[in-house]
Amino acid sequence: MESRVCMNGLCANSSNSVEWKKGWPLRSGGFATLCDDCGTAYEQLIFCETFHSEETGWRECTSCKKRLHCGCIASSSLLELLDTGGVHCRGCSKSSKLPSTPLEEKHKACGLSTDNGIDQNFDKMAPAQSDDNAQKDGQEHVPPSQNDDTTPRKLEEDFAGSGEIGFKLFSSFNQSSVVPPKDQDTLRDSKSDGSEHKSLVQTNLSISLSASSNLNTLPGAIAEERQLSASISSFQQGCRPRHVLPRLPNSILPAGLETNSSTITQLRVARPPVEGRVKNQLLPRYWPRITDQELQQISGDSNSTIIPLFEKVLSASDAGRIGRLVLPKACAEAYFPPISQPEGLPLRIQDVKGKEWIFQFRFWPNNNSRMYVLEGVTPCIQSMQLQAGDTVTFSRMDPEGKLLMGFRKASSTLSVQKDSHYSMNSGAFQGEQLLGNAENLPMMSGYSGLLQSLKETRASSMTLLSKHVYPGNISPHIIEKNVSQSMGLPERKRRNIGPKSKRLLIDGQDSLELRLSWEEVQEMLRPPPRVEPSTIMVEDHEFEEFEEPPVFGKRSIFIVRLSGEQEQWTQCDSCFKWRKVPIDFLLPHKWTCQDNVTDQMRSSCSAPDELSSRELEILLRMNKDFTKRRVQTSLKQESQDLETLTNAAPVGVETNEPGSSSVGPTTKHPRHRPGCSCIVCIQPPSGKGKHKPTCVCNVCMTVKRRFKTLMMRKKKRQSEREAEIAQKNHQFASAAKEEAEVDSIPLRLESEILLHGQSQENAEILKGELDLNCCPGRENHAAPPRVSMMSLLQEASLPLETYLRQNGLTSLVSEQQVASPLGLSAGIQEHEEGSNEFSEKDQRENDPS
DNA sequence: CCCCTGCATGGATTA
DNA sequence: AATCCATGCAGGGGG
Repeated sequence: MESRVCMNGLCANSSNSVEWKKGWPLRSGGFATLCDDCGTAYEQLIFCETFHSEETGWRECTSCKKRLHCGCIASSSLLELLDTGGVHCRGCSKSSKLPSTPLEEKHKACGLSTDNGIDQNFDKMAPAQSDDNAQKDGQEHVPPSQNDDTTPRKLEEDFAGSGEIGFKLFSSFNQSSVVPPKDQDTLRDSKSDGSEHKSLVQTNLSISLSASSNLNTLPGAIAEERQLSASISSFQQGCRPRHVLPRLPNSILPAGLETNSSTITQLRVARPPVEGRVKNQLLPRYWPRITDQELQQISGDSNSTIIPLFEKVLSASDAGRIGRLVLPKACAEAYFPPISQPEGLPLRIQDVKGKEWIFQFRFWPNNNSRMYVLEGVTPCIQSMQLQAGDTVTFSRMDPEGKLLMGFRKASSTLSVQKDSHYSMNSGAFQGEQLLGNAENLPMMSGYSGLLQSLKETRASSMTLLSKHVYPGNISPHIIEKNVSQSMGLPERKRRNIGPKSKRLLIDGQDSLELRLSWEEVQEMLRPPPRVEPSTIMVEDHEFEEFEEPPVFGKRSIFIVRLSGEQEQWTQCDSCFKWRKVPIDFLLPHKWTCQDNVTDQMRSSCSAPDELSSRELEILLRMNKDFTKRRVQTSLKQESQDLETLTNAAPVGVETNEPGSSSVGPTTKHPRHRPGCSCIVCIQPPSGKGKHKPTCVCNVCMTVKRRFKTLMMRKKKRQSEREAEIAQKNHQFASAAKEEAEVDSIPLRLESEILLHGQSQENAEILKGELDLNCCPGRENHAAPPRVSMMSLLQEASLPLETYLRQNGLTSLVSEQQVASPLGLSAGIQEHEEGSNEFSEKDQRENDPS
């Protein structure tokens, strides 16, 4: 029994001398052990040699001939750790023995150090040895049990590809571009040397491919380990190619991007996990998408190796107050220390600002499986100002083994072409600054934040031993492209925004913009070119069916002049002048003046603008304003729907009237829809049906109180909204007056400026939306007016004058027109006024009091 | 009553 | 069909 100082750094009494109950000398010189003081299991460097044959990266059990692969997480398992230490091969029922190897012998001894070597070390602290060694020793040895934990931790095999991946990594990178000659020499030397060198190279392979071997290895490790680390680091440098991510075939690149690296800046690339063993198991959605440039920047001049591990888009519950971040199982098992008890263990992770956090890494039993979570993340999430929809990224810095946590704001993912601006006090922003905005994509990347924090750390005291180099060229597998540049939606984006995102309860403006961006994207979809649709009939409606996915069209602005003439305006991608195009013209995603075949006068970029700058300014401002209103309206509508339903349930109000959202969430589960038959939704709501109206039980009282509170809130909001509307009226009147003084074009929006919509149908639908949404009095209706969608559409498609006249608002039209010959602002205002009036009128009709 | 913890559920996704 | 995982919720503890 050896006495050493606890070095896990997680122990409050880390300076105490603790007994290494199950000290397991590792090949690296480190030990896996359990701190007697804090009970924390931890390991130091663990490297695998045993199961890496030089050629294939795996070995066969000499007894059962089954492949034993280190560190793989596969479905089948043949190896299990014994509580007593050692390893048991299910295939041959042999057990390994405890190595009693002195440190000098460690290079020859073989702990069952695996890629996932901490598996044993963290959990079991069990000395282990391969079957191979057991075989050599000619004995089976099952050490006496010292561990109460009787749950065998499984190691899996059947992942022969892992090792192969390692070699593929080696062979597929562009050596000349990333490996200095010296390193290549080193590599050659190491390869050409004797077996010891080979084994070390092999070891190094396992290091670089290792996902978790170095986790939380803290500075202050014992001297032996440091020495070994250093020596290994030198090998890491020699084997730098092994760190290099595979360069994917150019065919994956979108057309036009293959070679033009000078014009494209860095694209955010989903990187398959460096660690081969998880590559085939980690879902692409978790692949880290750190850019080469970010990595290089993070690495900087140091010798530090940054290994992107995985990333995850935060769900509502991840970003919520509970403070639990659900970890993808595969990622947790691959990259975080193995845990055998649900309580897990504390994990140190450094955030983008350089601050170290300690999260509880644990799991819950779930459906015969496990659900891994990081607990206590709320402060960290808050400090990074993350919300649902944002992405957290996990990396590891080797050889320190330090876990790094970065982030990427959702807005940087989707609103890539927007004029986004970001919080100046954001660490990510600062990081972005440091990156020199090389991506040309507005980006809020925690990797960028990492850059800064790492630089700071570096400046302090960190010793960085090796440098991570990625190929200079882009190696996209899944490319997150600028939406407007893409002719097809990247698979990953589809996946994230699609069904998965239904669960995202996204709050906040950024996330809302994200959602609306998606809606906008939907509106920009065009039929695939050169593909003839087949027509199918579904319930007497004709649908065009395309065999190819839709493509993106260019954004345009629709306007309607006072004369009733509709116009479509779009911007040249080359000269950025605005051109008028036929109303029914389907714009390709890239459009220039040369494509303006319908207007020969302006089919060249040299042709002057048709609109004056002032007119353009007004047009765009109104356009922007309308977008903003639409966002807000949509948000209000959603919250109103939800609230209406929430309120209606306890008091038994039927909310499913025509005109109200037919797909609104239920009162039970906001994410469930009416008609949902889940066990929760089919239960009667508390207080409804079960209790009498006079019941004063806790449930009923709570419901009543909540109802009362909500009604009070509604009243308050209503009055605030009225005040706001009055203020807006004033502002718009002023603006209209001002614009009337300047030269103007006789444009008028019939009801609104239409964004993205390509057809009159869209216009009508949007009108319908506005009618539905801009109804401030609506929520006060005990029974909202019965309005069908068809009638709304009909209403919306009426000329504004007719519409207003029907609602007794003729004077408004004339006033606004007089005030604003331009008619743009008036158009929007008119509609909103109309909506308000409409609502108020309805309110009067429906609520005489 | 609020908050935390641990588990259960079921939609989404993958095999 | 199996698995993952986002989220709901019951139960317990503390203020």
